[in-house]
Amino acid sequence: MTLKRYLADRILDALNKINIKFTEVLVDRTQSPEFGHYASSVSFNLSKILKKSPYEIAKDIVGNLTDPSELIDKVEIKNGFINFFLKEKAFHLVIKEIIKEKENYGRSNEGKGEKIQIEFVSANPSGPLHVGNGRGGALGDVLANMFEWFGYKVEREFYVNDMGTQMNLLALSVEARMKELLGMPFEFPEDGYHGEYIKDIAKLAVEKFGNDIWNLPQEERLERLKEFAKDTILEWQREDLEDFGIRFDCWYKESSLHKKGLLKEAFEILKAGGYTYEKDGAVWFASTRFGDEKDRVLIKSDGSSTYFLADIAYHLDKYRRGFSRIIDIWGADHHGHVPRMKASVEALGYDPNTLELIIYQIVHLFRGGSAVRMSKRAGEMVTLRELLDEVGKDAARYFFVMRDPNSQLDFDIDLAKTQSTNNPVYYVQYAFARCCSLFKQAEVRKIETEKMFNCDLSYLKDPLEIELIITLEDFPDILRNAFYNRAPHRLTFYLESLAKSFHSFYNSLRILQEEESVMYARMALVFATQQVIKNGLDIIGVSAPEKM
RNA sequence: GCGCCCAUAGCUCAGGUGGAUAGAGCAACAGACUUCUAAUCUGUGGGUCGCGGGUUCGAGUCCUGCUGGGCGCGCCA
Repeated sequence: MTLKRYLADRILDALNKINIKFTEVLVDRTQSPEFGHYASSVSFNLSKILKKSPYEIAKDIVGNLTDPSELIDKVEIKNGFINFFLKEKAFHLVIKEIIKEKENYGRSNEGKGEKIQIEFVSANPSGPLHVGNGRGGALGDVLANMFEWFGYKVEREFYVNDMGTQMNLLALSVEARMKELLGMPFEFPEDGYHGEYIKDIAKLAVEKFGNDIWNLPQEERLERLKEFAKDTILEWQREDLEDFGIRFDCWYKESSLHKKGLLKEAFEILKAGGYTYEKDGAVWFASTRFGDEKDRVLIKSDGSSTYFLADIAYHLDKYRRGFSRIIDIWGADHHGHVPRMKASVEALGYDPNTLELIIYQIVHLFRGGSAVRMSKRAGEMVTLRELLDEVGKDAARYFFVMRDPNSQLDFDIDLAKTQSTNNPVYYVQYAFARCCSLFKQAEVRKIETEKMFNCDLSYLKDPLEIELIITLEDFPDILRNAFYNRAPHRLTFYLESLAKSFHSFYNSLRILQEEESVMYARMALVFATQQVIKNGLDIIGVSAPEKM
């Protein structure tokens, strides 16, 4: 139980005593010490309902407060707010709690083992992953971690669009580059893939297939090249993601939907529901009936199915696999698909509220203060691989999640590479390393470290110590907030403020010192800090180095 | 034209369900290492929260109308 929860419960108790039914009691940290450690503004919320002044209500509440754990030092009413000043003992409980919970501090079982799926990245197998995929990847993986921290059973999935004209274009592009390599006359396909990587694949293909492939009919040759190119690219993507710290439980191929006949099945369900109709030789889904801006084609006039129908079938399959919640993470360029996707899920007979679409805005790379130009047409995308090679996994992940997904992200490559105070990743990691270093030093000095677990914490009374503890106490709340708002960036901001609080404490107070009672108490505080930083970095998927 | 996202310090951005005096980091300036990691810390300056209305005890936050920027608006995927 957090201190905030404890205080909120005290207020609820008091309200109960005076026969007021109200459940939304908030207790927050204060801006300034003059307002105490924590404060609540319930009296304002109740003021209108009870037709009494906030001050009177606050007085009633305070008059009926109980304090079974004896944590409250004094309560003041100021401008209608209820300000709590806690005893030092209350803060010591926080440290005890962290020491007890360790790597579980901040976790919760509220997901009750519910099975959910989160699908992200899902890049086309037509080229290497680019930095935009990196943002989606980091966001999805961190959200997945958070779901796990809240007691959900999470499956990470990557959807592979291994069909359609893009795959044919890929094959044609590779074939053209092979001819080029072999000195054969060639024509590069219009709208083909221009990236250098096509030449790499062509080279591999020449080595693998030899001359025999030119004896095959073109159709068959292209089919083989398509498979080869696709598998090669998928393997690249898998390796890139692995090095980015992401491992998918499932790589789900669009082609398998066709094999299982799921498109037909999904279509039949929509048809049976009366949501389809024919027009201009095509078959349409009446998605406007579910709020979409226009109806969408399911089956083209040439009889082939659209990508959208496959996507509907895919989501049908997701639900059939028994997930109680489905999350898709899409780039901003797909936001227009949200209403139709929701519409289709509803038409299939599922609750659209169980489908969550998370959209993240685009990424701009900056180097030397100016934007890095990227052109998809010329194949000049900066790849995730290049970024990883340059700044490393930790900085890449941290930078990708440090902004609100709704905001565009300026990724400063120079800053991400900097090993200094400027770089937030190093700032946080350095705080952790410092904690570790203290314990190593303690070992050298033959200090009996275990004593800190049962020491008298009442020696922690410096404002810097209290401030650090209050920040530690915030962790479970911040995490919950970041989780429910799908806003992992709040965690990075928290970690930076925690690191700041620790560095401050470290710089002005000596931890390993002659006065043993003080030393053990401070070591316990360092231990707790180290643990919380570790927990936070774990969720973001950034390493916590013991030495830097 | 329609839809979604964004607009807060010179720069990059935080500011759950409306709450007290709007906060960080960078950059600028001034300080702190005989000490457990100076990759650190302390201090100073810096704001019409894009603009106009509205809702109310209270608005950066909610509603509405603008302005500016990004992304979409296919029988492509």
